[in-house]
Amino acid sequence: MAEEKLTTRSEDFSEWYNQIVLKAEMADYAPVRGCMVVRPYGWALWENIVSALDKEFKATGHVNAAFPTLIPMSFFEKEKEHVEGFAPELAVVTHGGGEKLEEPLVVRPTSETIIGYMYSKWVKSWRDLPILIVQWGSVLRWEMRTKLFLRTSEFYWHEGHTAHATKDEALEEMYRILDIYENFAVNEAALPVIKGRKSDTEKFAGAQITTSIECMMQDKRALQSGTSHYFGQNFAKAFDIQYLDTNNTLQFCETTSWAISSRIIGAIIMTHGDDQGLVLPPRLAPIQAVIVPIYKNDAEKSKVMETANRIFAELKAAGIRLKMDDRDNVSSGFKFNDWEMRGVPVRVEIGPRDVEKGSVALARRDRPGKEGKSFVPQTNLAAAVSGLLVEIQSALLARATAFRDANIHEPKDYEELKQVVQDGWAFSYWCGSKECEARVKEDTKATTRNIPLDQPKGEARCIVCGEKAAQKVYFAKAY
RNA sequence: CGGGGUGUGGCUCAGACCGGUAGAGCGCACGGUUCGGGUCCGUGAGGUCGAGAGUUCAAAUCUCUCCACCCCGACCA
Repeated sequence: MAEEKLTTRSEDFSEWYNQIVLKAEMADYAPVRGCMVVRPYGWALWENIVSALDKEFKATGHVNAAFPTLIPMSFFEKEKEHVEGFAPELAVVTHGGGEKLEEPLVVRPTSETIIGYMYSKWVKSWRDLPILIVQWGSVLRWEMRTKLFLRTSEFYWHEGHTAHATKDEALEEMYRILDIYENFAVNEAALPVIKGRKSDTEKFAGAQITTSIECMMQDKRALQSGTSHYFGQNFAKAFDIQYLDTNNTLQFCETTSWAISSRIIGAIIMTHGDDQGLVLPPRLAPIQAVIVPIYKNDAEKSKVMETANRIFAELKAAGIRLKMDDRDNVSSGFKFNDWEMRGVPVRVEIGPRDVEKGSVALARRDRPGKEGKSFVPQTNLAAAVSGLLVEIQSALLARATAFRDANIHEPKDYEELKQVVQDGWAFSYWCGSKECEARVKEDTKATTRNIPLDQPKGEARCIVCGEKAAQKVYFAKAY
């Protein structure tokens, strides 16, 4: 149950976040270092995320499958960059059944290797391609500093792994998925995101191209909210994924992989939450509306509950995800705060006065307090609530977009860049060199987030070194 | 792995300098009261004081060793 006041965002953003996660009962600390327990309310949100994405993947020809959690250590050693990238964070199983294993097994930090191994068995002919498989599950990475949802040792995700005959098809797949991610983020989670390509230093271990969607949190730090990678033939060569083309010539496949993790829940919290607690986008909220009946004696209770139950049935029939809060051991004021902490988009208050007047009070979560409360007639309430849910969904996106845009700067020189990334993002021309990128990181702790796919025409000078630059990049401090 | 900190009912902590009957608030259970923005009262359950060793008639408290967790830095979805 939610307790007293929340630490405010301005007091301590990080503490505010921790408290929301715990008080809204999204997750809790597990007895294992760096691990979390996703509680039912948090998992219900995750399930809504899963089903929205799953629907899109299936609509684009993907199928789900499951691969083992344990991967032979030797598999990791087959792709040089991959093993170098992941070696420091592997958990390794050395014993089984009381005996030392002949070969240690790695608890998967990601599944490119074992899936690559299987693909090499399955792919023989151009007719076997493409393979478009998605695995939903969890992975384990031995993280040094963890934070609920944002970075835990074990986390939940899907990982898509595809194999194609040609480079063009693989690239097309990578971008198709990035579009799905963008659509999901914007339309379901109300997260304004920027699609772009990662710099060489920021890309995935073993990838030729890594793309991402990046989102600005309310503390103005960036959060990578989804990634899609093109591997070229790197993994195909490491795992011998080959097919015979129509000319009977042996060819290596082109592969991709992509993921959105439970981290996206952290993005939703840090983008939409306020000082009252969580604010959930209606399309993903496990509970879209809560009914709070108000009464002070049994006579009032029976009258109010009769109306409340009738309204509950109407809203339920309209397909609204709904909760009746009929607890009578807590006051209604407590309930208001409690549901605000949990981020329920719409609250329907029904008291004796409403029963008399044939009205209800509707409170919208994106505008807490009196401002967001209105009295509306009971007739056609389902339509009113549905309409309000749509309105809240778009209001959240609009607010987050305005906030982001207000905090993206285009500094005129390097001095100004160093300033703006302390409390915002910089969008600047960059020559593409590792040296300039490293210098920015050294001087400011900000890194390149991504090079947006939509680039302005023309070229200019690199903000750091002044050499010719053909592309603009976002610099920001990131999670 | 470096630097800092903390371990006492479910949670937040007091008690420790100066050794002597384990405490408070919140939460929880029960009864009543209240309910249009975090009600109030009463009763009650609940603790090997992180672990081990030592000093002492006596240790939550003093000494030593160990362990765990948190915060700050280097890696990451």
